[in-house]
Amino acid sequence: MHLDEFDRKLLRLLQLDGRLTNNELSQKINLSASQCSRRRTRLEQEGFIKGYRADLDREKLGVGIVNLITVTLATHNRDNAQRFARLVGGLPEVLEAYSLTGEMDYIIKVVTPDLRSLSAFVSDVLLPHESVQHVKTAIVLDTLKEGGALPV
Amino acid sequence: MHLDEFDRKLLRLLQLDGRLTNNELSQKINLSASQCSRRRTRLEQEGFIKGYRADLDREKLGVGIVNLITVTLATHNRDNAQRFARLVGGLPEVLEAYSLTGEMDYIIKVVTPDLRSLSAFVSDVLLPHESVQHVKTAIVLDTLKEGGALPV
DNA sequence: ACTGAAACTTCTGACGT
DNA sequence: ACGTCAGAAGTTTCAGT
Repeated sequence: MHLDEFDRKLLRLLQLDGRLTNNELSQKINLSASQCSRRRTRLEQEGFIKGYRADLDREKLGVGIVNLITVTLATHNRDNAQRFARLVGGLPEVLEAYSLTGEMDYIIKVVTPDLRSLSAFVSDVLLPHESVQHVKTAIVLDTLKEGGALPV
Repeated sequence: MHLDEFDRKLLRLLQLDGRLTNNELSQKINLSASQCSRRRTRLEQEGFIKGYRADLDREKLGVGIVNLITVTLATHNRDNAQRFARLVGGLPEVLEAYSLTGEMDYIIKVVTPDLRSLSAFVSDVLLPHESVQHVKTAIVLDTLKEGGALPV
């Protein structure tokens, strides 16, 4: 349950490169490979490591347009919030979705191939949905930082 | 340079589990392991795969508070934008930072252990910085979706 | 708890199709 | 471009300290 300095180093290294081998890890933190293996397994089983993801290049994959869309729900009850949650859960262009304090708004991060398809997404998918009242879009001009590592 | 269906399947699978072995991949897409290895290497070298990251649990690591902070810069010239970019680049609690259309605002995603340290971050780090004019904070109440896979 | 070695699995380059 | 195969590398279990 508690993390010592070896565990934290493992987590730091694996955040930067999730495919490091136990051998490579063992050299970087001065611990045997077998211990790295055991600790890594423990960190995975106890849920500190939720998984491993390949980090892909948006532009190369043709979805270079990123948009942050603020969404106001039609009604602010639990049922409607669930409908909205199901909606964004099933939309592959939505990469992140958060509910916020304030006017009980939501903000979602959406990727599309171009501005035309972004516009189509907003007016054909988002706005017509029963749970949504209105949206405010903001296009990302520049990504200063992304995929920052959690401070461990 | 062009991706066929095998490449796309590899990318989809590796987004969901970045530690899949070539053997496991080969079974899932009906291709030999050596071909999976070759294609994976090519996808890495050509930049479709930027890297692999372990996905950690924020709450377990004691940084469960997530905040989206809208930042207005003091002046909207290039130098000031660079100062701000350097600032967020060096702050470990900032996981994402985007510049947006509209009033030339920025939005940053910040994680902290609790509300006290969030408040300290805003008033001791962000607001005093020369590049920043003012900020508007919004606490994340619920994460509906995060780390969504790019549509490939 | 850790190391080191042994048994097993995976990786990857050479070769043939 | 693909599969097969074999040597190299990595993983993980287990005995020993």
